[in-house]
This record gives sequence, C-alpha cells and structure tokens, in this order.
Amino acid sequence: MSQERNTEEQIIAAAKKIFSAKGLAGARMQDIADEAGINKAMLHYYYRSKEKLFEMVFNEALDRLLQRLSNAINTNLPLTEKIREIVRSYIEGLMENPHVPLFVLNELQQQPELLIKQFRSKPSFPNIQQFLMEIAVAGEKGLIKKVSPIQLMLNILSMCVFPFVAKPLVKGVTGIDEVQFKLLVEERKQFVADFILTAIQP
Amino acid sequence: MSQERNTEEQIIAAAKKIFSAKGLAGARMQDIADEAGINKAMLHYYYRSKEKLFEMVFNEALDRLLQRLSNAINTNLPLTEKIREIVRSYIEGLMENPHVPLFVLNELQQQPELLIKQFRSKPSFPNIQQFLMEIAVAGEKGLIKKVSPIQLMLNILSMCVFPFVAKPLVKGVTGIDEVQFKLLVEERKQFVADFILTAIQP
DNA sequence: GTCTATAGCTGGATAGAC
DNA sequence: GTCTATCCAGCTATAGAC
Repeated sequence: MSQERNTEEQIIAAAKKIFSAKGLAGARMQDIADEAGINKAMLHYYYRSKEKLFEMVFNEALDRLLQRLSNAINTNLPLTEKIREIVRSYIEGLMENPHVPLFVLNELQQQPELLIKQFRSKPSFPNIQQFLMEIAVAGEKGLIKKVSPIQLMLNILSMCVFPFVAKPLVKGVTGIDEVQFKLLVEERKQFVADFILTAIQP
Repeated sequence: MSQERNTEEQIIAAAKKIFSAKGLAGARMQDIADEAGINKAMLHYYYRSKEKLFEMVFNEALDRLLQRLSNAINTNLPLTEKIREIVRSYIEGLMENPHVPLFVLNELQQQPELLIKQFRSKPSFPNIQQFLMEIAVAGEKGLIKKVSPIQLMLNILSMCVFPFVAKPLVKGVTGIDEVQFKLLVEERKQFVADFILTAIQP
C-alpha cells in the first residue's frame, strides 16, 4: 500500500521550501528530508539525485513565474486597464510566493542554461512580442505617450518584483517591520499602477 | 621580503569575483586560490576562514552599494534635478559592478543579520529619512505631486536596480544579446528619469 | 516503500618543511 | 610568506535489511 502520491508531493513541497530559502548549493538533502518528515534515502528513491530534484522544483517555480506573467499579459483589455490588471495580479501572485523571484533570478544568474530548458515545449512562455507591439500601437494611436516598449515593460516588472527581491534591505534601511512591509506591498498595487499610467499619459 | 599588500589585494579581488558569482555556499576556496594565482593555504594564512573572508568581501560590497546611494541622495540639488542625478549616477555605478546587487540581496535574504553589522559605525549608511522628508515637503509646496515618499523611493530604486538583478531573464525573454543589453541600460538613465518626473509632475 | 548503516568523495582547515 | 601533504567533517549517494 502506497503513499506514493502523498510522499512525492511532500518531498516536492519540502524541496521547494528549502531550495528557495537556501539555493541549490546551500540546501542540504537532510534539511529537505527533515522538512518532509521522511528519511534522506527516500529522496533518492523518488528522485535520483539532488540535481534532479532541484531541476524539478526550479522548473516549476520558473514556469509559474512566467505563467503568471503570461496570464496578465494576455488578458483581453484595453492597454491602460491591462497594465493596471498586470500590476495587481502580478503583485498579488508574488505576495503568495514572496521568495520565488529571488530564488529564480539567483539560480538563473549562475546557470543561464536553466532558462533554455523552459523554452522547449513550454506554452507558458510569455508572448512578449505581442505585448510590446500593443504598446507601440497604442503610442501611435495616441492612447498613451510614445515610449520604448521594452523600457516600459521593464519598468512595470521592476516596480512589481523589486520589493520582494530586496525585502531585507528595504526593511533594514527604512526600519519598518513585517506588518508594515505587508501593508506597503498591498498599497503598491494601486500606487504603481497610478504611477505608470500617469507617466505614460499622452 | 613581502608581497603582503599585493597578495592581500589579490585575494580580496579574487574572493570578490568568486563570491559574487557563486555566493557564499557555492564558492570554493580552491576557486578563489586559483583566481588569485596562489595556494589554498595562503587564504587561511591571511584570512582565518572562509566565513571571515566572505564577510570582508560582503561588507565592502554592501558598503559601496549604500555609499553610492548616500552620495546620490545627499547632493545639494532641487528635488527634481536630484532625482535625475540619483538615477544617472546609480545606474552608472551599477554598470561597473553589475553582479553586486544580486549578490548582496541574495546573501541578505539568507542572513539578514549581515545588514546589522553595517549599521554599527558606518557613516555610509544612507540618510533615508531626510530624503523622504524632502519628498514630503516638495509635495506640500506643490513642486511635485503629493505621493507616498517611501513608495516613490522604492520606485526609483526598483527601476535602476532591477534590470541588473534580472539580467539573464531579461535577455532570455526578449532575446537580446549582450551588446543590446548594454545599450538598453545606457538608455535607461534618461528613460527612467523622464518616466519618474512625468509621473510626479504636480 | 521505508528505514539504518555506511561507502566514497569533496572541501575547509592545519601541520610542517622550506 | 609560501608551498605540499594531510586530516577530518559533512555531504551525496547506495547497499541491504525489513
């Protein structure tokens, strides 16, 4: 009689937690086993090696990150409302998994090939080109100011993601605590959207 | 006869390179020794342990990061020009050390106490409160729109730093190469400043 | 499927010659 | 100060009993 499903899921959940907290190099198989409430040997029984387990977790994390981006970008709204929606839903998604971006970005820095594995066969890969085109067209039509589409997209992403990546620094420099930080981020859904829309007003 | 100075500096330079590329956990003392062109034992002769060496490198990196921020914030200019100057000089500084922010943010995530060591006796610590006050006052005077000072500051930092932190992702998703990336960042000095100033126009 | 025990290696740290 | 040789802890991974 097997708890296969349960155990596998437990392992993945534990691995996700430990890997994203400590990174590939810093994580210990023992930590993951403890977190999952099972034995170290079981990890190798289900997933052959640390690398394999990591790749599984990492790809899922990257996939979710890109998926969220895709969903936001592909909504069928006029550009300005779409931007508001992107900001809202992206920040909301990050609030649920606040340490994922730093984890992903850090591992991508060290092994940029990791991204390439996502290209293959992934429908989650965001259709950036279409969104960039949309910005360009809206600029031509005078719906928004004419701006470099890539720069604008970078600005949007920056302001959504950065606070999560820099959380300890932000808390340290400003002196705010966890509760205030949560509030700050919550406020940002509105603030960032307004900020962007004002900046690109025609 | 000693190459003390030279060797010490060589070690620090090598350690900086390896640590910021691979992080504390991922770096190997052997890598650092190779990079410095010396023997592994020498590292322990000059700096007792891996941790000590790391702390030295890390503190210097964090210090420089905060110093740059301080310098930009403390210039004696009217707020709008100051913002333009902050963006310009901060991005320029990051172009010279593009991997430092991710390195620092990542290690801070894993050991937030590392920041506290900077508090002590560091005049480089940026006088954030004064800058926030300046924003509030400018809002009251109608020089800029009334906005949450912290949110505005976060926006400024986000747009400057994020592209460096997310470099591999940006390159992967947009498909641009190294040269185009450099150009993109160069352009940002202007673009981001204009973007911000437009957004906070009264 | 799950556990204990252990093999085998990697890497930080030290001893000791020069 | 610098090097070679080596120790030893910690870790991944596997063998083998249940």
